[in-house]
Amino acid sequence: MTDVAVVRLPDETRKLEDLRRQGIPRLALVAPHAPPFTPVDLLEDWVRLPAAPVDVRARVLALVDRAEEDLRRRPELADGRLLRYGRWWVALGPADARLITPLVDRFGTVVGRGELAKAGWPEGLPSRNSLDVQLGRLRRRLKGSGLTLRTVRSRGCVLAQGA
Amino acid sequence: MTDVAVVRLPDETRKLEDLRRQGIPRLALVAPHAPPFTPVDLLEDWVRLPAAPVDVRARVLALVDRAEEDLRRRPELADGRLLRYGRWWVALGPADARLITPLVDRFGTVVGRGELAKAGWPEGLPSRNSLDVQLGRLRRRLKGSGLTLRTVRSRGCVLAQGA
DNA sequence: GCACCCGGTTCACGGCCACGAAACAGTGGG
DNA sequence: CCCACTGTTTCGTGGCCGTGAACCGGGTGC
Repeated sequence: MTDVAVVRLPDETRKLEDLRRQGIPRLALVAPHAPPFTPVDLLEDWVRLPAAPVDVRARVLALVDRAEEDLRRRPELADGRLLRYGRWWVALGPADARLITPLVDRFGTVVGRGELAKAGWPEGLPSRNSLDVQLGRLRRRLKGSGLTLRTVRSRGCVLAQGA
Repeated sequence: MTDVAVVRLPDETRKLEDLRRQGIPRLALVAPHAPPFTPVDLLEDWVRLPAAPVDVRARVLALVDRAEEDLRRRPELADGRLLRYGRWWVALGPADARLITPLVDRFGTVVGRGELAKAGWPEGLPSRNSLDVQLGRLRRRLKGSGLTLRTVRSRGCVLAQGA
């Protein structure tokens, strides 16, 4: 699970800088008379003390959401067979794995059918629409992952974030 | 200059919804015993009342920064077919893609009908109103993108940011 | 004031073709 | 032996785009 660090300002300024460097999401609890805070990125928020625990909690949860969203920036293919995306993953068969490699490499951009065919069947396509069929199976496997394999008509496919 | 709207919750819930729909940056001032708030997007923040004016001001300024960052965003045509705008995107058909090219190149300024026709159909317009029809379809595709295709009567069209 | 036109918008229809889904069969590994 | 994986075929469908026609508001001439 994603963690959010909580620091007190201005006492723990040094600790805050460390957290920023490490890209860890952080919530600053700002002392009553200290100057207001200016977040430097989207993984940072602040609240003025004294603050109700429920408010602190709400901000922490919001940060967790943003951080998890951030994790879903790119999918990753591990061991050539395990497709990960955030917390979600599937094991792929050999064909699916070969097929998805260029799609992961060029996440969010169009990969032509020719290139897909080459990646999936280096020896040449066995049949006219085996590529389409395999793409369909791949699509089915991505169900519920938060990834979509969309087709760009007469161009190819894009692997992208989305339902 | 960018404006940030300030709403009081839970009293002005309706107003908040309007602002969300319009994409206007907004700060919620949450009443002392109301439940904490959950921002729905990055143009939204909140503070618990009572809050020092200086704290409210700091949050407003932070929102202004984010909004201006947002305004600097331009649409982009990737792979000749993928229209991106921020994290939103669509795949366009060949005609739409050709048609939108000059509009993206000259984002925010008027592009004449002649030029649009040339871009969309280099060989000449197939029919009297095919340009208009295609523009209509393009408009439909931009729904929900944060982009608008406005017509400037007897001048041409502008692709601009806006609902 | 009225008719008319012009520029623009929207609709419905139809053809084309790239893709997509289902169903079935063969194959190889555990 | 069973199951996951993959090849093959067939058929359906949905996107894309051209076309004609209706519609609409604003401007212009009479």
